[in-house]
Formats: sequence, C-alpha cells, structure tokens
Amino acid sequence: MTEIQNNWPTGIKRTKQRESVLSILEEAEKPLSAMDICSKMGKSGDTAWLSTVYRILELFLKKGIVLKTNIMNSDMAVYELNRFKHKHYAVCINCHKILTMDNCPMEKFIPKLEDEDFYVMGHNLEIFGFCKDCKSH
Amino acid sequence: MTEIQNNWPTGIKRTKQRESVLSILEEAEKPLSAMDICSKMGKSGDTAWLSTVYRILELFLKKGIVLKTNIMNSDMAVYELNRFKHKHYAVCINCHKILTMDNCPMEKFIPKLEDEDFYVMGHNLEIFGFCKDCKSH
DNA sequence: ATGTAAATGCATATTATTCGCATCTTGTCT
DNA sequence: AGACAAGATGCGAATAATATGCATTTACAT
Repeated sequence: MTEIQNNWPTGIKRTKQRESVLSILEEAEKPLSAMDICSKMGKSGDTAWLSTVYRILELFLKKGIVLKTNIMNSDMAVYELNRFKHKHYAVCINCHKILTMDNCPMEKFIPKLEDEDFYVMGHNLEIFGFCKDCKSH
Repeated sequence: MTEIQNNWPTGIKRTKQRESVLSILEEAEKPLSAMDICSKMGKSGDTAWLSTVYRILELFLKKGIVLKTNIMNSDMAVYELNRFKHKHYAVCINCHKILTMDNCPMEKFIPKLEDEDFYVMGHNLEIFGFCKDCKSH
C-alpha cells in the first residue's frame, strides 16, 4: 500500500483508474503525456481508455494535483505531479533529452513583479539548447 | 513603402503573402495565432489560405525570424517577431490579458547553466497569475 | 443493502496543424 | 525582355491530439 493510497486527496472520488494515474505520476521522473500514462497503465494490469486518462488529468489539473506543460511547443502536452517546489527543465533541441534544473532563477525576480500590479500564481520556464552529448553537432 | 520591404531577409523568396504576414507581425503588440494573422490579412485586402500562413510561419521559424510559443498551454500556438531582445509575458489566468515584462530574470542565471554541460540556445519564460483588474476575483 | 451522483468504456466529434498536388509566381539566365 | 526552373500558393483532404455524448458500471452516503 503506497503513500498515495493513504493520503487520497479530499473531494475526489477514489477509483482504480485515478489511483493508477496518480501512482504512475508519482514514480515518473519526467513529465508524461496522456498517452504515456495510458500505456504504462496497460503494463501494470490496470487499463483505462485514453479519454478517461484525459478526464482524470483535467480533474487533477483543476485540483492543483498536476501541472501541465508544452515542452518545446510540441503538439503534445505533458503532465507531472505538482510537487509544490520549483522544477524547471532544460530540453536538448537535438535529442530531446530533458535535464532537470535544481534551482530557480525566478525566486529573486518574482517579488519585484508583485509590486507592478500583477499577482503571480506561478510560472513556466523552459531552457532549450544542446546537451553535453549533442554539443558537437 | 515600409522598412520591412526594404530589408527583406536574404534567402527567402519575396511574395505578397509573406510580406503581408511579416508586416502584420511587425505591427502586432502581442503574439498572434496563425488564424489571427489569416483574418488580419483578409481585412487589409491581401488574403492567404490558412495552410499557407502556417507554411510561412514555419519557414520564418526556421530562419529565426519569428518565435513560436504556447501561452498558458492553450491548444493554439502563437507567433511573434524575433526582436532579438528578451521579452517575456505575464498572462492573466482570468481575462488572458498579456502583460509584457521588460527585464529578464534569466540573464544572470544562464551563464551558470553553461558550465553544467548544456549549451543554451534560448529560453521561454511565462508568468501566470492575476492582473490588476482581475486581482479581486 | 440501496439509491444516486458521478466515473468509465467506448465511439464519435472537434480542432489545430500538416500534407498532396495542380496551378501560379518569383528570380535567374540568356 | 522572354523563358525556364525552383519553389510558393490555393485548395481540399488527411492527421493527430483532445473533447464530448451516452449507456453502463462504480463509489460512497444514508
């Protein structure tokens, strides 16, 4: 029995599919697309229709449980658990490898914005370029 | 005769449609979607098929003339002229108003990343929250 | 245990974006 | 200037991600 199953978010009906999506996101080390999640579910025995996964992700998004991003403006959104700590990614233009950045350059910047008539709820930052392996073309 | 028409980018065949897309982007104060551009073309007399606009934007993107972004993970990409100076946006969650940020918090941060086996080509930063008018719900 | 509101399975719709191909333009070479 | 080749556009149709509708099933409060 995982921690998730003990701390089920309040106000959300508990179903096999939702538990499964949540634990897949828990274990993921990088953001996953709806289809990624769907196929991972297939492997672990539980299955869910793709549209159901979308509906679950939409719910989780509204509840603030997951974050949705469009990495490198690809045509597919990816989702990750909202761990309530900053995490940003550096994406390699060539091999699409995703590196995680540990510190956030925004921390000192955001408060300044607050003075300027904008109440900041969050931000996305994406760095793109070439990773170590792809540096030399 | 506008400045654009005098400084046409090299290596790109000059057509009515391309000139039109470029001057619409020149005059735009915020990023535009392909459809936005298409309808603006209709108004100014020139017209172009939507697929043509997409093809033009794709070309401009490859040539580094425009930047493509997905604001607030909407399902529609928006394009803006690459003015070769940093510009980031703060997007209001409620009314989707877009505020332009003049300074970039990344400037001091990026060189640090360079040391860490990643060659940075560029970045996207998006701040979301509530603007002045929407602050009080 | 039962009833009800809500979730899922499944198929089908929607929407942004891309592709194919015939026709038309642009820029080049003479 | 005229003609040609490379490439651009018009237009329609294809693709792919995501959303929706509805009948059936499930979770949970009573």
